[in-house]
Formats: sequence, C-alpha cells, structure tokens
Amino acid sequence: MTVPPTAGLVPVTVDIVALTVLNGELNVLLVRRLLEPFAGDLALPGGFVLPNETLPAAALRELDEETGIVPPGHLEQLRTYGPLDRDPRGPILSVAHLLLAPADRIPQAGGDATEAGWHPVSTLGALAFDHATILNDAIERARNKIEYSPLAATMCPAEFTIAELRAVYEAVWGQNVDPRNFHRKITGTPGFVTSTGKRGGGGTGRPAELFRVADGISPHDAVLYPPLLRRSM
Amino acid sequence: MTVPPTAGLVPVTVDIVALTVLNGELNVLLVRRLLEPFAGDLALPGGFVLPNETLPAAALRELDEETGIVPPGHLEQLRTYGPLDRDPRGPILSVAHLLLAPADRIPQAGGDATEAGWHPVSTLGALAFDHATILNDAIERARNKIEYSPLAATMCPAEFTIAELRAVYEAVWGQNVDPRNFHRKITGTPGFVTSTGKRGGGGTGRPAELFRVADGISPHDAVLYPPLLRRSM
DNA sequence: TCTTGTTTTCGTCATTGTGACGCTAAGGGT
DNA sequence: ACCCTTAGCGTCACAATGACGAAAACAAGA
Repeated sequence: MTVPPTAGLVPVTVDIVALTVLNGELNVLLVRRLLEPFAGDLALPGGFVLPNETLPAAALRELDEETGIVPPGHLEQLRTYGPLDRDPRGPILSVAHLLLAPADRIPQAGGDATEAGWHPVSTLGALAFDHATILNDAIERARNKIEYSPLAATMCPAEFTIAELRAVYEAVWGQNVDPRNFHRKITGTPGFVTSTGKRGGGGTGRPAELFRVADGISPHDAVLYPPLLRRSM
Repeated sequence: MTVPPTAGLVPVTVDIVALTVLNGELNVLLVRRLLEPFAGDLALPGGFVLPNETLPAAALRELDEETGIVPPGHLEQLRTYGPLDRDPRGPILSVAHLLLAPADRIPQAGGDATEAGWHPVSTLGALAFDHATILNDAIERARNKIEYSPLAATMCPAEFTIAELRAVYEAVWGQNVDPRNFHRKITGTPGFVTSTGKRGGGGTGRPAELFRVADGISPHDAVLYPPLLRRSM
C-alpha cells in the first residue's frame, strides 16, 4: 500500500490572483521577483506548498509573506496549470487561486519579493512564467462570477453605496452600466444588499444610501436569480 | 536556479468524472479497484501522472487503460483536491477532470480495474477516497455548464432529436422541462443546432427532425446568450 | 440667496424572453 | 377506422430589462 515507483513526484506551487477595483479600474496584486528565474520581473504572488500544508493555507501564507496583506475577501481555487512547459526549472504544478478583495490595505513587499502593489490590468507588460495566461483566466472567471453571485460586494468596503458597487461591475466587465437600471436590479434582488439607514456623503451630488451585504448571506455560495447579465460581446 | 529544498514533492493523480445520459438518467463511469487502498470499492477512473506527461494526456491515458474507451466528448479540468487527508497513503494531489460524453461505447475493464461501467448517480453507495465529493462537484459543474453553453449536445449522438437533447437537460438538472418551450428555445437560439433535413423515426409518435451541432461551433467555448436557465431550487 | 452642476432615486414605457398551455400534424398499434 | 403518442406551431399573460424622463438632495460658485 504505497505509491507506485512509476509515479512522478512533482513540486507544487500556489499562485494568487488578487483582484480589486481602484480608481474605477480593475487592479491585480503583483510582486517583483527577487530570485531567478524571472528575477526582476513582475509576477503573481505565490510559492511552493510546504509539506503538511493545504492549498488554501499555502495561498494565504504566500500572500502574507510576499505582500504583507491577507485581505478579507473571497478566496477560491481557479484552476491548475502545468506541469510541463511553464517553468524553466522543470515540471512544476501550479494551483492558481482567485481572491476578490477590497482595496483598503496597503501591500508591503517581503519574502522573495522586492515590490508589492496593485497594478491596473489594462497597462500591464509581460509577466513571469505563464502568469499572463493565469491572469486572463482569473479575470474571465471574475467577470462570470459576479453575474450570478453577490461576490462583487467583496470588492467593496463593508458599507458601500450602490454607485460603488456599480463601479465594481463596470471595472470588472469593462462596460458602462446604466445607474438607474442597476439601482433597480440590486435593490430589487432579495438577499443581496440591505440598507444601513446611514448616508455616505463626501463626493459631489446627492448623498447616497449606505448598504451592506444582506444578513445571513455568505457571498461564497449565494446565488442571484435571475442573474445580472452583462451585454454579450 | 533550482527548486528550494523546503518545497514538498507530491505525487499527483488525475481522476475523471465521465458523465452521460443513459435511459433518461444521469450516469457516471466507475471502476472497481483491484489494488489497495479501497480494493474492491467503486471509484472514479484515474491514476498517477507519469513524468513528462500533461494533465489532459494523463486523464485520457488512464481512461483508456481502465475503461477501454476514450469517448469523443468534452474534457475539461474540474478542480484540484488535496493534498491532505484524502488518501491513506499520504499527501497526494488529485486533479479532477470532467468529461461529458455520449453513451455509445461500452466500457471494458483493464489496468488496475476489475470492472468498468456506467452507474446511475441516483443509486450510488460509498465511493473510494473523496470521490463522492468530486462527483458532486462535477455534477454541479455540469448542471451550470449546460445553462450557458451548448455542451449538452456532446452527451448526444452526432445526430439527435430535440427530445433527446431535452432528455439530457432533464437528466442532468433532475427537473422536467416543457417540451414546447424547450423546442422553441433551442431552435430559436442561433448557433446551437442546425437541421439535417432527415427524420429520426423509431419510437412512438410523430417522427422528429434530426439535428446536429451548428457548423463552426466548438461547444468548448461557445456561449448561449441569453442562457437557458433552470428553475431555481 | 439664487443658480448651476452633479449624483441619487423613483417612474414610465416599449421590447424581449419565458412559463403555461391549446391545437394540429404525423406517425404506430389494434 | 379509431385511438394513443409525440412533434411542432401558435397564443396569451407576466416578468425582466433597456432606454430614458424627472424629481430629490446635496456642493460650489455667482
């Protein structure tokens, strides 16, 4: 009752695609690599899974080590890449994760990273390894996910206005959304948001009502029915 | 430029959840294990990834070895399980795959399997390892997938009637679908099916028109817009 | 203070998609 | 010839949405 000798033993890494919305734009958390390979290049935070460690635990640990933040957000597995033709060191398997988080914490580089920060996805150059592919897959997943789940709210502060939530949808989808129809849809969907009674002023125009995610709703598995569909492209 | 010594080396397996519709019921392809652990128990086909092998190649190879069939269907990665607390031999990572296939080939056991065959998912006992969890996740994925993609057609023969396609939806969703509304939706969705002109008789009632998947459509990435939503439950 | 500009929020209206269901067409069996 | 079954077309009401008007509620400036 042991593993057959023909089985290959593979090093396993986790990579984290942390997405947020900053200044109305979709941003991803990137680090600059200290070590070879791809030293000096931008890359997704991530690293090797340690013995006796689960995948999500490894993802959170690497995120904390390299960026100094463990955002209160939604972490889910994205998909697994490899093991061939993606790392010059040889066959390595990478389990990519998607994290949707608010932008309220400031990343600080550590571990194998010399820089850590949010980068707008629209102005990115090349990334290390196959991280550009992983990032594209993650964005596509996020675009679909917020259609039928309330997860967009996890990219907002704990209390937010409908306009802030709309900014998330517009940034992730890259499309404009009509403010009036969006307001109707969000407030009319049971189990999405509940009013706090408070009003969040600050900016220009009429002060907006502050909402939070509805009670008893774990954005992890709640479902919007009917979904909030973006226009086909 | 080598893998750090703290990194754990992990054996990696692939498991395949092959789903089809047989006699109006959702079926999964299972094998009976020859070897320990879980010898004699039903399990998903799968096995260790060999050195210098990609994940989909390993999945197809194991499927061929253990069940004798490599169905012409849609293979996609489901998600990765482990590495802790799922195999008595120790930490093993398993990359589960989902295969949607027609039921036109007859499985024949081989390799580490003593039996291979389709089993209705509604009448299953315990499965080896965490395969029951994986199967549930796969069914949930399939349920969602056929809502917004034409992949249900990959569980039908090359030419099929609307009723056969509807049987797929009813079996996967576990819900009845109105035949008239379904016919309207399918034939009215551009890029789903095209008529072959032929008629498929055989059963009782008026002979139905035979369709095939629309030309130039790879069910892999085509999208139904608007989607075909099942009733919420 | 009054005006202008901005954003929020509530409504209106037309269109689309869908659920529910009636009805005819086209076969097989007795 | 009659009955039974399924295929395929059509109708109607309702729900959801896109497009857009307009009032409400603030800030800033004239």
